[in-house]
Amino acid sequence: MTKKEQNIEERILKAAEQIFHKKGMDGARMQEIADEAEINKAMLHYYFRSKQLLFEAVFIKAFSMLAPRLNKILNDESSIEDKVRNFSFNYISFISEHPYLPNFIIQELNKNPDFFLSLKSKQEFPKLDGFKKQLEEEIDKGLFKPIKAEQLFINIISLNAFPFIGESLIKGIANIDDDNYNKLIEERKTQVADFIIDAIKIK
Amino acid sequence: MTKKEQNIEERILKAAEQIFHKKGMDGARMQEIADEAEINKAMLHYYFRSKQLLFEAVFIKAFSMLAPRLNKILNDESSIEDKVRNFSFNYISFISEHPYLPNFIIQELNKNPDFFLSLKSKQEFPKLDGFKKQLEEEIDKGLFKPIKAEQLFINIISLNAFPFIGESLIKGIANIDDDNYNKLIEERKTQVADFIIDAIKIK
DNA sequence: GTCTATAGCCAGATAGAC
DNA sequence: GTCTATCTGGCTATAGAC
Repeated sequence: MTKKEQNIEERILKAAEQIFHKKGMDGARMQEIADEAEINKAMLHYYFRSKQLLFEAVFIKAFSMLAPRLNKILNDESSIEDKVRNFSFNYISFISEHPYLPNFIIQELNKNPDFFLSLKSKQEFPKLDGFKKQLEEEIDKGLFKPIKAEQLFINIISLNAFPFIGESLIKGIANIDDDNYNKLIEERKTQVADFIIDAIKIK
Repeated sequence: MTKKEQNIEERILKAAEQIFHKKGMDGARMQEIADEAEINKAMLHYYFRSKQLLFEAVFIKAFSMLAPRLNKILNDESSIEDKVRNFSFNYISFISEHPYLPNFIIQELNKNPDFFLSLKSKQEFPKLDGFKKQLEEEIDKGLFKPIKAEQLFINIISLNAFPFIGESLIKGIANIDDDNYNKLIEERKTQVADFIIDAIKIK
């Protein structure tokens, strides 16, 4: 399906995603989004009224692509070990297809924490409570070394998300080209979970 | 020493750091920097010619606050285990005092990877070569499970830097207030290294 | 609904008085 | 060196023709 055949609203949203994800609210230009969608600037305002509203549409869509994913795994019936393995594999696989997403969300959240709070009520929002309780139980059973759920959660997110956010930095310091970076990411789909499990499991 | 007593150039640089670190190149306003430095806008241009040049001064200073730190630890005479412990402790301690630094550097690097390359020649630039060789030796001695130096490096940086970059996100999901977040960060000064060592060490 | 032309604003940069 | 006033360009947004 070519651009011309999609309906305009969809084309705009797709173009806006591409530009906003890469450049953020401040860096994005309405003209650039219009060019990408192959329409003229006036149409953007006709369909979405303002840059702010277009941005919010993009942001909420981005957030709702990640939050339920995280929530589902945090609260399913599997063991902690499986949760770690499933989440890492799924997250890295998914983000490989949308590498700008984590950075986009984090940047805009940092700039506007209030907006974040308003999401908590509306969206399906990830909760740590179940995960925390389950981890404490499995630690009591002697499966894992003692670690706070918050710290483990931070570690999981860090190891999975940072490689996409700090790509330029890592590539520069470790002297890695695009191809090899992609290979490292591919390996991480399983190695991140191995690393975490090795760190906390009692053998 | 009050602002009035410092020389102007220093006052500008300090103010520019504060604004650029928080808001980045795109989000920062020259007027805001002038206000922060308690001078007028024309003076910024008198001392630094343009926003771009002022920004570059701030960026290079920021980068040179982190790079030598990393380089020093990567290439000193200590064991891998000590390197991990020293780096994590030093890095988290230092960044706690400058929490906007990692995000600032990463954002601007991602936006302008070419500029990054030009830094490689000029600045004292961190190299992974020595670390890689040393790690392979210690793995051969049976001290650690096999892991690529690049992957271990990514893990170390991720666990140390991400908590500062994704602060809003983590606070939101894990339901943590400022005070408790700072406590978690304090704990991480030693716990991050424990976590890494437990993950790779052969007992 | 779509497009062109332009209003209106804001931010970086400079001229010129002191 | 310092300051006020102003220029200039770029960007969001809209008016109005079709």
